[in-house]
Amino acid sequence: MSIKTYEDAEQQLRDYLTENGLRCTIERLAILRAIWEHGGHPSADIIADQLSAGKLYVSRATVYRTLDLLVDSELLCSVKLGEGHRHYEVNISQHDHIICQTTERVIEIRDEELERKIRSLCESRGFCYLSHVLEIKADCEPADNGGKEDSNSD
Amino acid sequence: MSIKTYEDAEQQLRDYLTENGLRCTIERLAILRAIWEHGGHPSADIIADQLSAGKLYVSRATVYRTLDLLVDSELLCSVKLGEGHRHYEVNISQHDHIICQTTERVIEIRDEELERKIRSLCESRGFCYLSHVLEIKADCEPADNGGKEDSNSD
DNA sequence: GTAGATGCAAATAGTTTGCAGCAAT
DNA sequence: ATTGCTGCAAACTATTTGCATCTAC
Repeated sequence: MSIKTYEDAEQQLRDYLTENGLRCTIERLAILRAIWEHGGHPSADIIADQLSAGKLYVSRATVYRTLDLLVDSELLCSVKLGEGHRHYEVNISQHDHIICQTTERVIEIRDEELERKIRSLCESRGFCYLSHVLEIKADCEPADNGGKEDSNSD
Repeated sequence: MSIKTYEDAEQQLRDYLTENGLRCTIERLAILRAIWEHGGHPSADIIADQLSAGKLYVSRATVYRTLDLLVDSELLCSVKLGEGHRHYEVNISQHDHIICQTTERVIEIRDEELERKIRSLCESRGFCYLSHVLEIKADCEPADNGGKEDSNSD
């Protein structure tokens, strides 16, 4: 379940496909690879463009169908960054996002204590925790931080 | 800035309109009221239907334009619940959501400690905190909780 | 060979926009 | 009277779907 490399991801996809009687097509592998190589939080549109720009044309319909499949197989999760359209990211482990409202830069954060707090809030209200999405809207501190650091352009 | 009653909200809207040379129309008031009375997290569509079902027909175009205006005036904020379309809620104060994946019921939570934790995570990374959106996906515990409680149907 | 996958194009859903007429100030 | 606001219809963007063709197994 812990995916570290692209090969792990591809194997997990192959397993999922086999278990479900689905086929391993070049389009599916190419889409998985494109997202993996993007590294950020691409949208369906960006993935389609990236593929077409490269070697393999894949229709938008297939991109969308494959993204759903990759989410179902838990290789990806969909994140809601801006309004209007979905973004996807590799489902390595739960993490959250800080989104700079000025530069639109997205940085990822991970914090055990926060995670525990969220789970406990959920469970104290009688729910069984599944997952969460946390987006923090912020600004690069104008005073002492010009806008670089752990950059992760989308 | 602290809105408690519909009257407060209406006054804030009137002030905002005046300050910006905009007009106070029955459509704008009706939309504000509809959202206030809904109490949950309605979508543009639900608001339009609610208004038409009632006394006043308001076109979707106007509903969307007014929702933007109400967000600009900080009377509402938009929340992303499901995929595909926006929802809006009265901007009383920061709070988060637990969304049951089985029943789609949404409950609101508010927790000071969580709030502090999120701010501090943000600031420790050199960002100036603005706001956040936290959605917890969960399930009503099947064992001891059939699916009622602090219900808040959308 | 067969069931599942793809591309295409059309359909849908949500939202935005141009414009002519309407109404708040 | 003026300028902003509304409804309508068309445009747009993101996503989904039906169907004929293609391909992995």
